[in-house]
Amino acid sequence: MPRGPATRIPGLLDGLNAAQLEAATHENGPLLILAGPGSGKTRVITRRIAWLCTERAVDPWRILAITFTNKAAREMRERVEKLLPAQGAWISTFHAMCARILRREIEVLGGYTRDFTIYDTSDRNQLLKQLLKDANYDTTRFKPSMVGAWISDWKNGLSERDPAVTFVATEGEDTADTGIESEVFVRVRGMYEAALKKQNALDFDDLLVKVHQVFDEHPGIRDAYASRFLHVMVDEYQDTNHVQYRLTKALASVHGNVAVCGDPDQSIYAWRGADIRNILDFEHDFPNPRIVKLEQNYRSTTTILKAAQALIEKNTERKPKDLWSEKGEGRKIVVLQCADENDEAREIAQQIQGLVREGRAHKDVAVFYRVNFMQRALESALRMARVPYQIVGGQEFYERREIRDLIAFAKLVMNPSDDVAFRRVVNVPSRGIGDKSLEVLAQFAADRRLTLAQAATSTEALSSIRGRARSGLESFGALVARLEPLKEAAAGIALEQILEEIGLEKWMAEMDDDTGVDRQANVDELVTFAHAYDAMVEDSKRVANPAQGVEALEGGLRGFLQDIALVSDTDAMKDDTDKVTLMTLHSAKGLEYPAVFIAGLEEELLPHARAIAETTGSNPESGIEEERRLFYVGITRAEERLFLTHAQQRMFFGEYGFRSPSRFLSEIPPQLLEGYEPDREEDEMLGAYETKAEESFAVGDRVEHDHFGRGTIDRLQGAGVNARATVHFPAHGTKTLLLQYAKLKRLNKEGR
DNA sequence: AAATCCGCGTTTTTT
DNA sequence: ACGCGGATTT
Repeated sequence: MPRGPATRIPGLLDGLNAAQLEAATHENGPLLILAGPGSGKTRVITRRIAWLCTERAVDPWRILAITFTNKAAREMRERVEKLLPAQGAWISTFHAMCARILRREIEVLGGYTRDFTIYDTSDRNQLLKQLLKDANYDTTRFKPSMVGAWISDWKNGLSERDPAVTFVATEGEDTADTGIESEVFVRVRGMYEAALKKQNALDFDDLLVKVHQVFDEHPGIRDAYASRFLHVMVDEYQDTNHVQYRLTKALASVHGNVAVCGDPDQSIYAWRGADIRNILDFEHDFPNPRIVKLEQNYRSTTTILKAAQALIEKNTERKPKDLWSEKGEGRKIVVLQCADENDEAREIAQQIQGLVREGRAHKDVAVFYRVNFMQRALESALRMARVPYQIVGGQEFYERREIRDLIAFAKLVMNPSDDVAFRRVVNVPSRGIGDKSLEVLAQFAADRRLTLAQAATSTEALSSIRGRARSGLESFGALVARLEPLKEAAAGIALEQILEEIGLEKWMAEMDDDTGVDRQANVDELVTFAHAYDAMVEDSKRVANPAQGVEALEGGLRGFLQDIALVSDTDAMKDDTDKVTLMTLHSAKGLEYPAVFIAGLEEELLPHARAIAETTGSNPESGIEEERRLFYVGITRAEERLFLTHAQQRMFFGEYGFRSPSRFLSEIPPQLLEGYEPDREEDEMLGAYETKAEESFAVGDRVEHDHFGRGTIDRLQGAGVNARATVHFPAHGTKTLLLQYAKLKRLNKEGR
């Protein structure tokens, strides 16, 4: 045995319930853990890893655990490290794992080197836009983001199905020339794939696809990994897509020890290719698995759990499951109706202050929302109320221009063939190189199948460019050449060197526009982060033990670029600071907080309009059902307090629109809501959240309003909960009112 | 080539 | 409301 006798960990399995114990100590063969929210599955996985290592003498480095996000990976690693002194388990996301494998293996595919660049979604769209332009396609008709989404769909389905026709038919505006459109898509896809290869670049989906390809074409390599990993575990299995399923299968192909964990009710990524059949068909894909259901919830009060349960039972496409909890009833759920998004944000800030007064810490509170733009109003209200907060996701930091520029320089150092990076920074800071001369260069490059960087060093190409542009290109070429040795440098040193060479002063001065953004501070932050990264790498080298299979991190500028390409801001979230956390519902998966706010419970927001319109798939309700699961995920993050808010009006695209409460609100049993009084107010409560037949009004009717007095109806719009009337009140002017709330009384001809 | 202005679409959700 | 791309100046 490569490892010494296993050290037993006293109390490792203490406190596990029967089902958890069964899962944690399952030995060989497939294992399916169906885990309800808050049922302690992370606990099971971490204990299981520790149990295998100590009780079954499995070397940690022979364990592979896949999580959905980098943050989840980090947390799991920390929890395992607390249990186990020995290190070396691979705990990462599919993407990070694949990047790591490709760094070592990609050269067998031919044409790629280990210095490959990773293109994120915006790099991808940038490249597509360039290709579409070069091919003279109208980029408003063929939007790069749309083509990109379609290509992504194709890759995630691993070419099993070709979505060409259906995609265009559902997303495109006119279906008349669908055939032509899909032809263009296919053609652009070919150009895109060729460009990626030429540029030694992979997009996010390629990370998975190329590993699959390596495994497929080189069974020896596949077997090497599959033999190495004695146990493979995949968390959030309900959100895996087809490529990920295939990779799981390949990695488990030698030992067959695959443990997956998930909850079909929390599947919220169908839109990016997640295939819920992976978990539903697990028994078929990996025959005779042990199946363990974790149904005891340790997180939420029964009030919260009942609400979640009642809601999710409205979904038709699900397997029934019985969640229960020994926690008490706790407080009722609070529903707050607000005037608009600012009122909503203020209300949330106020409620948080109330919770803090009751003795809760800020970090015990989270606010969730459906779409990122809702973050703005919340942020400003919290700032005004002096409530400390942090925001998860939104990619904010890495989206900043100065950060992207600096990273583009670094990518160019690592991979001079990266044309997207080249275009981005060739004129940063300005060297007099404009579109015209760039086009000349690009044309030259295209004619001879060169990358832009190669063309830029050709005297022949330069001779066709005159004046300032020429000297600019020359000096840029010289700059890139000077930076070349940094390829093998530590990340922090490399970035500092780059900044020095490009002329930080001039660069900053040029970017210094009105906005007063502290770009210098952002750049400093990235450099500081790079130094911290280098330190971490040094640490990992110290504990590395190649003889036992414990590898050090890749490190250097190369490793740094790889890591930041896959890391989002979500991962930078600290939970040791006492701040309220703001995030989208999607980011909330896997987390828990004593108090949770979910904002924007309105039709067309949650469920989102796009999901309502969705008619693809066999089930016309499937879009709605995914939204319902998303809300379910949100609710089940809450331990004790749950607040749901909705606004009557909300700013959209710079205009206020009337909003009706989400249908999901009416799916929560009213007796779980605060303010519910069965005797007197039942009608009113129901009235607020259910679509009822509207009292009929007509244009010209005389009406009376509690506040505005008497008036005349000018206009009627909308129906059901969205019905509204534009009324002219002599005393207050013209108002548009939601009939559902306005309680308008119709007056007869005598004015009574 | 760079600066300024206008019009348009934009908002799901993330690795 | 805002950022981007395209058009129009300087």
